[in-house]
Amino acid sequence: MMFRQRIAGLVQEALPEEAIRHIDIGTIIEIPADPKLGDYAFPAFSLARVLKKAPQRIAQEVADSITPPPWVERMEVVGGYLNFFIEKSFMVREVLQRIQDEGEAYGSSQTGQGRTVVIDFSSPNIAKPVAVGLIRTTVLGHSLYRIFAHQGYHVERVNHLGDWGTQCGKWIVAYELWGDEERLKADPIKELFQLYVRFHQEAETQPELDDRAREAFRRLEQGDPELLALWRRFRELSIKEFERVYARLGIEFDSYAGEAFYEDKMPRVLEILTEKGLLKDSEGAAIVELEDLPPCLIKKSDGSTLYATRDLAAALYRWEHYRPSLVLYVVGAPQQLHFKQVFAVLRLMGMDWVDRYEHIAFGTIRLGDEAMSTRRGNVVFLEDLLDEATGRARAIIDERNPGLADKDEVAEMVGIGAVLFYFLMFNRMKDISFDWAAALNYEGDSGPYVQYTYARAGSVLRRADAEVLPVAELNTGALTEPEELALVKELARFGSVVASAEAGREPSAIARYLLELCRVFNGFYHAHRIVGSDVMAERLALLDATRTVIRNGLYLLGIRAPEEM
RNA sequence: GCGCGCGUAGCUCAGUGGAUAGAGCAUCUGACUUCGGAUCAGAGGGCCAGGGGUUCAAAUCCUCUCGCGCGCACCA
Repeated sequence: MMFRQRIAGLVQEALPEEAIRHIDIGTIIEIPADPKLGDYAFPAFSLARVLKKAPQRIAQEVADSITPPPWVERMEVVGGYLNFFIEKSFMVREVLQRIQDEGEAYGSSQTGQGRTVVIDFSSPNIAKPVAVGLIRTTVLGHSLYRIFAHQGYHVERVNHLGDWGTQCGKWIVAYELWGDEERLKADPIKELFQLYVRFHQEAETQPELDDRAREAFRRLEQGDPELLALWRRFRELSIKEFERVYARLGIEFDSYAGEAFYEDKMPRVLEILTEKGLLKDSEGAAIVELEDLPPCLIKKSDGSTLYATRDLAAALYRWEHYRPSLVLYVVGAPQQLHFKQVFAVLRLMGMDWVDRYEHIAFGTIRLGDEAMSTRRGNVVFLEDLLDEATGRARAIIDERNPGLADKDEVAEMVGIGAVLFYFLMFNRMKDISFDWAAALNYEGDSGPYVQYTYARAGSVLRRADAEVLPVAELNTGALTEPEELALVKELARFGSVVASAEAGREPSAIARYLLELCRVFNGFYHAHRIVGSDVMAERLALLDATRTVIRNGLYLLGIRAPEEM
């Protein structure tokens, strides 16, 4: 980012007014795929029409009118490109200096200064076991939290628990019919899960069970004390379970205000809707009609509320309580219509701030051919996956590094890291076929590959048994090998990667970057000796800077970086 | 039927307007008697689903078609 902007500045000054109006110089500067062509390039093609000149001529004229500053080694016009070669020792010094100075803040910007972003993520339904299907919203939301916080935002992490609604009626009915106090005491989560699955199995042949569930929820919503007590108990058991898994993943929340929290805030929503004349009766239910979208159902014909009603109340509350610049709902793609409807209703209500609300959708995790479904019992428990992952990491450690201290701790870091990385490395809209072999792959494109690179670099540092010197004391001009320069350029790019991850709400950009960075570092590592070389001090500084960037990148994904593994 | 999303190497995926389309896995061939082989170097493998269009330039934008997934009223 640092050089890109300076190059943009040079080009901008060299261009006539009319050209500048037509292009965004800041974004047009690119990095050539082949470093032999240059370090940065200005493509002049898009200006050919505006200036009515051939691109090569424009590039040449820009080149002629630029007096290259000392840090530009030379410029070259190739085709319609003006290619810039940065003076190498300057580039190395700038990048290493900046990483040394900024440390864990390297790669951040302050775009979020003074702004609040609310991120609604994870949001499991209570009385349901934590299945692998929950992991995507959980790790995406957590990574987005880290990214936005890194960019200076104040972030509120909200776990919008699914602790209200007809589903609550379902397990109340299931418990009344088949529940067993002893089993519930012995293993609450297992008992709740079995009740849940049994309800859905039996409801397929006895649809009247669904009616009973709706009736039970209606009574719960009206405050039936017995049902409320049962509800509270199930809720607490569930949260205890969730928190154990979150702790393993290193995730925390600022609020557990779930759907039940909005129970007493819905009448106001209904009032506003009525006041504005938006509420219509349809087959006994209350709806809001929308343009270009199916109507939004606000109240069931039995008078009880729905998902959308509670989301409207939540949206209102979040605006009034947090005054956010941005609200992100990290919820699966199947709910796109729901959010479109809720946002459209808010717009009709005159809530212009709804423009700040975004649904961050993501693809489905499928198991074999089917989408995972807790209802059908077709499910992999998240904890089983985490156990499998750490167990496997432990086995590899026992085999390759039996002398390691804290083996269990490191196995947890690596195993969890592998799982987190796997679920963050794909574009969020892609469906993921869950497959044990792929999720537990620790070679090639994987979290452990990145962690391994980090640990090995750390091991070199220990082996060298020398302090990493401040850049001012180094001869940065001594780093001239192509592998060294490629690594420096890769490190320089980190800030723009973080910025694009923020802009696209796409942590995978960071995961992809880390894989590339490690590949470039490993290429350097294998090509050149570090300890004992005559440029050892410079190479150690380069290695240390790489470690900083890997650590920062992993942090933004919510993954820990082990010193040894 | 309507809406949203996806379609790139055998498989899993990057690349979303620029220079010769890239990785990982799998397959094959190799690697320093000194820094960790969870690594690295190399090989083979592509009508970027298909047609039409816009542009100096298209995997990328528009349009149509095909295939797959998801959603479309009292679940969340």
